[in-house]
Amino acid sequence: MLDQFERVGKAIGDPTRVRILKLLEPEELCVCQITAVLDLAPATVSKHLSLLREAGLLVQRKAGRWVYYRLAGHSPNPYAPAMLTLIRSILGEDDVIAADRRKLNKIKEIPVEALCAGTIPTDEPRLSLTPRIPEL
Amino acid sequence: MLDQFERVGKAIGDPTRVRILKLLEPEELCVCQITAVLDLAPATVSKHLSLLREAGLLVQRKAGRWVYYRLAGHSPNPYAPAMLTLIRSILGEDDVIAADRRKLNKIKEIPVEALCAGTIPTDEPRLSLTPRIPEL
DNA sequence: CATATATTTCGTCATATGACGAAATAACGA
DNA sequence: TCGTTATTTCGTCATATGACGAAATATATG
Repeated sequence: MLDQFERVGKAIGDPTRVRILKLLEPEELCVCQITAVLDLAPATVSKHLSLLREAGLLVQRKAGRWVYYRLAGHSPNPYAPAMLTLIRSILGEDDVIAADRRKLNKIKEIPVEALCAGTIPTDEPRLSLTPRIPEL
Repeated sequence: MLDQFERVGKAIGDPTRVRILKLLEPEELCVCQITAVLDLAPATVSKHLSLLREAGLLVQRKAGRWVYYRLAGHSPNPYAPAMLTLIRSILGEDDVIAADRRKLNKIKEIPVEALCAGTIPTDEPRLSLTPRIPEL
Protein backbone atom coordinates (compact mmCIF):
# COMPACT_ATOMS: atom_id res chain seq x y z
CA MET A 1 0.00 0.00 0.00
CA LEU A 2 2.86 2.34 0.81
CA ASP A 3 4.12 1.95 -2.75
CA GLN A 4 0.74 3.04 -4.06
CA PHE A 5 0.88 6.18 -1.95
CA GLU A 6 4.45 6.64 -3.15
CA ARG A 7 3.19 6.82 -6.72
CA VAL A 8 0.68 9.51 -5.86
CA GLY A 9 3.15 11.32 -3.66
CA LYS A 10 5.85 11.43 -6.27
CA ALA A 11 3.34 12.45 -8.92
CA ILE A 12 2.26 15.58 -7.05
CA GLY A 13 5.80 16.33 -5.90
CA ASP A 14 6.49 18.11 -9.19
CA PRO A 15 5.03 21.58 -9.73
CA THR A 16 4.47 21.04 -13.43
CA ARG A 17 2.32 18.06 -12.75
CA VAL A 18 0.35 20.00 -10.13
CA ARG A 19 -0.24 22.66 -12.77
CA ILE A 20 -1.58 19.99 -15.08
CA LEU A 21 -3.96 18.71 -12.41
CA LYS A 22 -5.23 22.23 -11.75
CA LEU A 23 -5.72 22.84 -15.50
CA LEU A 24 -7.84 19.71 -15.73
CA GLU A 25 -10.14 20.54 -12.82
CA PRO A 26 -12.82 22.32 -14.85
CA GLU A 27 -12.79 20.03 -17.86
CA GLU A 28 -11.05 17.46 -19.98
CA LEU A 29 -8.27 18.76 -22.22
CA CYS A 30 -6.32 17.60 -25.22
CA VAL A 31 -2.57 17.01 -24.95
CA CYS A 32 -1.91 19.83 -27.43
CA GLN A 33 -3.87 22.28 -25.26
CA ILE A 34 -1.92 21.33 -22.15
CA THR A 35 1.31 21.52 -24.12
CA ALA A 36 0.49 25.00 -25.38
CA VAL A 37 -0.34 26.29 -21.91
CA LEU A 38 2.74 24.89 -20.25
CA ASP A 39 4.97 25.88 -23.17
CA LEU A 40 7.02 22.71 -22.83
CA ALA A 41 8.18 20.17 -25.37
CA PRO A 42 5.44 17.72 -26.32
CA ALA A 43 7.69 14.86 -25.20
CA THR A 44 7.93 16.38 -21.72
CA VAL A 45 4.21 16.90 -21.37
CA SER A 46 3.53 13.38 -22.59
CA LYS A 47 5.87 12.00 -19.95
CA HIS A 48 4.22 14.01 -17.18
CA LEU A 49 0.78 12.87 -18.28
CA SER A 50 1.95 9.28 -18.36
CA LEU A 51 3.22 9.51 -14.79
CA LEU A 52 -0.03 11.03 -13.59
CA ARG A 53 -1.97 8.30 -15.34
CA GLU A 54 0.17 5.55 -13.82
CA ALA A 55 -0.48 7.06 -10.41
CA GLY A 56 -4.20 6.73 -11.06
CA LEU A 57 -4.78 10.48 -11.03
CA LEU A 58 -5.73 10.87 -14.72
CA VAL A 59 -7.83 9.02 -17.26
CA GLN A 60 -7.09 9.03 -20.99
CA ARG A 61 -9.46 9.01 -23.97
CA LYS A 62 -8.43 8.88 -27.64
CA ALA A 63 -10.34 10.63 -30.40
CA GLY A 64 -8.62 9.95 -33.70
CA ARG A 65 -5.14 11.35 -33.55
CA TRP A 66 -6.02 13.33 -30.45
CA VAL A 67 -5.66 12.22 -26.89
CA TYR A 68 -7.67 13.79 -24.09
CA TYR A 69 -7.00 13.58 -20.39
CA ARG A 70 -9.27 14.24 -17.43
CA LEU A 71 -9.03 13.83 -13.66
CA ALA A 72 -9.80 10.31 -12.52
CA GLY A 73 -13.09 9.71 -10.78
CA HIS A 74 -12.73 6.12 -9.63
CA SER A 75 -9.13 5.00 -9.51
CA PRO A 76 -7.20 1.76 -9.16
CA ASN A 77 -5.02 3.66 -6.70
CA PRO A 78 -6.86 4.02 -3.39
CA TYR A 79 -5.01 7.20 -2.53
CA ALA A 80 -5.70 9.14 -5.72
CA PRO A 81 -9.21 10.39 -4.89
CA ALA A 82 -8.19 11.87 -1.54
CA MET A 83 -5.21 13.58 -3.06
CA LEU A 84 -7.27 15.00 -5.91
CA THR A 85 -9.77 16.29 -3.36
CA LEU A 86 -6.98 17.98 -1.46
CA ILE A 87 -5.57 19.58 -4.59
CA ARG A 88 -9.01 20.83 -5.62
CA SER A 89 -9.24 22.64 -2.29
CA ILE A 90 -5.98 24.55 -2.66
CA LEU A 91 -4.06 26.96 -4.88
CA GLY A 92 -7.25 28.58 -6.05
CA GLU A 93 -5.65 32.02 -5.80
CA ASP A 94 -2.17 31.06 -6.93
CA ASP A 95 -0.55 33.37 -9.50
CA VAL A 96 0.94 30.58 -11.61
CA ILE A 97 -2.31 28.64 -11.69
CA ALA A 98 -4.29 31.77 -12.50
CA ALA A 99 -1.94 32.64 -15.34
CA ASP A 100 -2.24 29.12 -16.71
CA ARG A 101 -6.02 29.37 -16.69
CA ARG A 102 -6.00 32.72 -18.47
CA LYS A 103 -3.66 31.27 -21.06
CA LEU A 104 -5.90 28.26 -21.48
CA ASN A 105 -8.90 30.48 -22.10
CA LYS A 106 -7.01 32.18 -24.90
CA ILE A 107 -5.84 28.90 -26.34
CA LYS A 108 -9.40 27.67 -26.43
CA GLU A 109 -10.20 30.66 -28.67
CA ILE A 110 -7.71 29.56 -31.27
CA PRO A 111 -9.25 28.04 -34.35
CA VAL A 112 -9.14 24.36 -33.82
CA GLU A 113 -7.31 23.90 -37.09
CA ALA A 114 -4.48 26.12 -35.88
CA LEU A 115 -3.91 24.25 -32.66
CA CYS A 116 -5.37 20.83 -32.61
CA ALA A 117 -7.55 20.25 -35.62
CA GLY A 118 -10.12 17.58 -35.25
CA THR A 119 -13.54 16.60 -34.09
CA ILE A 120 -14.90 18.72 -31.30
CA PRO A 121 -15.88 16.49 -28.41
CA THR A 122 -19.66 16.34 -28.32
CA ASP A 123 -19.86 17.64 -24.79
CA GLU A 124 -17.99 20.85 -25.56
CA PRO A 125 -19.38 24.00 -27.23
CA ARG A 126 -18.25 24.83 -30.73
CA LEU A 127 -15.26 27.12 -30.58
CA SER A 128 -15.06 30.54 -32.15
CA LEU A 129 -13.74 30.57 -35.69
CA THR A 130 -12.10 33.96 -35.33
CA PRO A 131 -8.87 33.70 -37.34
CA ARG A 132 -6.65 35.56 -34.89
CA ILE A 133 -3.56 34.22 -33.22
CA PRO A 134 -3.34 35.36 -29.61
CA GLU A 135 -0.11 36.14 -27.83
CA LEU A 136 1.41 33.01 -26.47
CA MET B 1 2.12 29.53 -3.13
CA LEU B 2 2.82 26.78 -5.62
CA ASP B 3 6.39 26.60 -4.33
CA GLN B 4 5.06 26.07 -0.82
CA PHE B 5 2.93 23.18 -1.99
CA GLU B 6 5.96 21.93 -3.88
CA ARG B 7 7.86 21.64 -0.60
CA VAL B 8 5.10 19.59 0.99
CA GLY B 9 4.60 17.55 -2.13
CA LYS B 10 8.25 16.67 -2.48
CA ALA B 11 8.49 15.93 1.23
CA ILE B 12 5.78 13.27 1.12
CA GLY B 13 6.96 11.94 -2.22
CA ASP B 14 9.53 9.77 -0.47
CA PRO B 15 8.35 6.61 1.31
CA THR B 16 10.90 6.90 4.09
CA ARG B 17 9.62 10.31 4.99
CA VAL B 18 6.05 9.05 4.98
CA ARG B 19 7.15 6.31 7.37
CA ILE B 20 8.59 8.98 9.64
CA LEU B 21 5.35 10.94 9.60
CA LYS B 22 3.37 7.81 10.46
CA LEU B 23 5.77 6.98 13.31
CA LEU B 24 5.25 10.43 14.77
CA GLU B 25 1.45 10.34 14.72
CA PRO B 26 0.97 8.94 18.23
CA GLU B 27 3.71 10.91 19.94
CA GLU B 28 6.91 12.88 19.76
CA LEU B 29 10.10 10.86 19.22
CA CYS B 30 13.82 11.34 19.58
CA VAL B 31 16.06 11.19 16.50
CA CYS B 32 17.79 8.10 17.85
CA GLN B 33 14.45 6.28 18.16
CA ILE B 34 13.48 7.11 14.60
CA THR B 35 16.95 6.11 13.43
CA ALA B 36 16.71 2.75 15.19
CA VAL B 37 13.31 1.96 13.71
CA LEU B 38 14.24 2.88 10.17
CA ASP B 39 17.65 1.19 10.46
CA LEU B 40 19.29 3.91 8.39
CA ALA B 41 22.44 5.93 8.91
CA PRO B 42 21.94 8.78 11.37
CA ALA B 43 23.03 11.20 8.67
CA THR B 44 20.26 10.01 6.39
CA VAL B 45 17.57 10.28 9.04
CA SER B 46 18.75 13.73 9.98
CA LYS B 47 18.49 14.87 6.40
CA HIS B 48 14.97 13.48 6.04
CA LEU B 49 13.88 15.17 9.25
CA SER B 50 15.39 18.43 8.08
CA LEU B 51 13.42 18.29 4.84
CA LEU B 52 10.19 17.56 6.69
CA ARG B 53 10.86 20.46 9.03
CA GLU B 54 11.57 22.83 6.15
CA ALA B 55 8.29 21.81 4.60
CA GLY B 56 6.54 22.80 7.80
CA LEU B 57 5.42 19.28 8.57
CA LEU B 58 7.52 18.73 11.71
CA VAL B 59 8.52 20.72 14.75
CA GLN B 60 11.79 20.25 16.64
CA ARG B 61 12.59 20.47 20.35
CA LYS B 62 16.02 20.07 21.92
CA ALA B 63 16.61 18.49 25.32
CA GLY B 64 20.32 18.52 26.08
CA ARG B 65 22.08 16.51 23.44
CA TRP B 66 18.83 15.03 22.31
CA VAL B 67 16.52 16.34 19.63
CA TYR B 68 12.87 15.43 19.51
CA TYR B 69 10.52 15.83 16.59
CA ARG B 70 6.73 15.91 16.44
CA LEU B 71 4.10 16.60 13.80
CA ALA B 72 3.46 20.29 13.31
CA GLY B 73 0.22 21.71 14.64
CA HIS B 74 0.25 25.22 13.27
CA SER B 75 2.63 25.62 10.36
CA PRO B 76 4.20 28.44 8.37
CA ASN B 77 3.35 26.38 5.31
CA PRO B 78 -0.38 26.68 4.61
CA TYR B 79 -0.51 23.28 2.94
CA ALA B 80 1.10 21.26 5.71
CA PRO B 81 -1.97 20.80 7.94
CA ALA B 82 -4.17 19.46 5.14
CA MET B 83 -1.49 17.06 4.02
CA LEU B 84 -0.90 15.82 7.56
CA THR B 85 -4.64 15.29 7.91
CA LEU B 86 -4.68 13.28 4.74
CA ILE B 87 -1.75 11.15 5.83
CA ARG B 88 -3.35 10.51 9.22
CA SER B 89 -6.36 9.08 7.40
CA ILE B 90 -4.43 6.56 5.34
CA LEU B 91 -2.02 3.62 5.56
CA GLY B 92 -3.44 2.55 8.89
CA GLU B 93 -3.30 -1.11 7.84
CA ASP B 94 -0.10 -0.97 5.85
CA ASP B 95 2.39 -3.76 6.50
CA VAL B 96 5.46 -1.54 6.47
CA ILE B 97 3.89 0.99 8.81
CA ALA B 98 2.66 -1.75 11.13
CA ALA B 99 6.11 -3.33 11.26
CA ASP B 100 7.64 0.04 12.05
CA ARG B 101 5.22 0.54 14.94
CA ARG B 102 5.95 -2.90 16.37
CA LYS B 103 9.65 -2.16 16.13
CA LEU B 104 9.16 1.18 17.81
CA ASN B 105 7.34 -0.44 20.71
CA LYS B 106 10.31 -2.73 21.24
CA ILE B 107 12.75 0.13 20.97
CA LYS B 108 10.86 2.01 23.61
CA GLU B 109 11.51 -0.93 25.96
CA ILE B 110 15.24 -0.57 25.63
CA PRO B 111 16.94 0.88 28.66
CA VAL B 112 17.32 4.51 27.90
CA GLU B 113 21.05 4.28 28.57
CA ALA B 114 21.43 1.74 25.82
CA LEU B 115 19.69 3.75 23.14
CA CYS B 116 19.40 7.37 23.94
CA ALA B 117 20.55 8.09 27.39
CA GLY B 118 19.29 11.25 28.91
CA THR B 119 16.53 13.00 30.67
CA ILE B 120 13.15 11.48 30.10
CA PRO B 121 10.80 14.14 28.84
CA THR B 122 8.41 15.01 31.61
CA ASP B 123 5.36 14.09 29.57
CA GLU B 124 6.47 10.52 28.90
CA PRO B 125 6.29 7.57 31.31
CA ARG B 126 9.52 6.23 32.73
CA LEU B 127 10.76 3.37 30.59
CA SER B 128 11.36 -0.12 31.86
CA LEU B 129 14.86 -0.70 33.18
CA THR B 130 14.94 -4.32 32.15
CA PRO B 131 18.48 -4.83 30.91
CA ARG B 132 17.62 -6.89 27.88
CA ILE B 133 18.50 -6.10 24.29
CA PRO B 134 15.58 -6.93 21.99
CA GLU B 135 15.94 -8.21 18.49
CA LEU B 136 16.36 -5.34 16.14
C1' DC C 1 40.47 21.72 29.50
C1' DA C 2 39.77 16.68 27.46
C1' DT C 3 36.58 13.16 26.54
C1' DA C 4 32.22 11.22 25.27
C1' DT C 5 27.91 11.33 22.96
C1' DA C 6 23.92 12.83 19.82
C1' DT C 7 22.97 15.23 15.94
C1' DT C 8 23.88 17.87 11.89
C1' DT C 9 26.50 19.17 7.86
C1' DC C 10 29.55 18.04 4.18
C1' DG C 11 31.33 15.32 0.46
C1' DT C 12 30.87 11.33 -2.47
C1' DC C 13 28.48 7.94 -5.12
C1' DA C 14 24.81 5.56 -7.60
C1' DT C 15 20.52 6.36 -9.21
C1' DA C 16 16.46 9.11 -10.39
C1' DT C 17 14.35 13.00 -12.62
C1' DG C 18 12.88 16.90 -15.71
C1' DA C 19 14.18 18.97 -19.81
C1' DC C 20 15.03 18.40 -24.77
C1' DG C 21 15.49 16.46 -29.74
C1' DA C 22 15.06 12.44 -32.52
C1' DA C 23 12.80 8.38 -33.64
C1' DA C 24 8.86 5.47 -33.43
C1' DT C 25 3.99 4.80 -33.30
C1' DA C 26 -0.89 5.79 -34.15
C1' DA C 27 -4.37 7.83 -36.90
C1' DC C 28 -6.18 10.21 -40.95
C1' DG C 29 -6.86 11.58 -45.84
C1' DA C 30 -5.72 11.52 -50.77
C1' DT D 1 0.24 3.25 -50.77
C1' DC D 2 2.36 7.82 -49.33
C1' DG D 3 2.34 12.10 -46.89
C1' DT D 4 0.80 14.54 -42.90
C1' DT D 5 -0.10 15.18 -38.13
C1' DA D 6 -0.47 14.20 -32.94
C1' DT D 7 1.39 11.66 -29.50
C1' DT D 8 4.48 8.52 -27.33
C1' DT D 9 8.90 6.37 -26.62
C1' DC D 10 13.80 6.51 -26.64
C1' DG D 11 18.26 8.44 -25.79
C1' DT D 12 20.98 12.17 -23.92
C1' DC D 13 22.17 15.70 -20.72
C1' DA D 14 22.24 18.51 -16.53
C1' DT D 15 20.64 18.43 -12.17
C1' DA D 16 18.46 16.46 -8.08
C1' DT D 17 18.05 12.88 -4.65
C1' DG D 18 18.70 9.08 -1.18
C1' DA D 19 22.18 6.42 0.66
C1' DC D 20 26.60 6.34 3.19
C1' DG D 21 31.00 7.71 5.89
C1' DA D 22 33.63 11.47 7.65
C1' DA D 23 33.87 15.79 9.67
C1' DA D 24 31.79 19.43 12.17
C1' DT D 25 28.76 21.06 15.69
C1' DA D 26 26.21 20.99 20.04
C1' DT D 27 25.85 19.31 24.65
C1' DA D 28 27.26 17.11 29.00
C1' DT D 29 30.67 15.44 32.35
C1' DG D 30 34.99 14.92 35.01
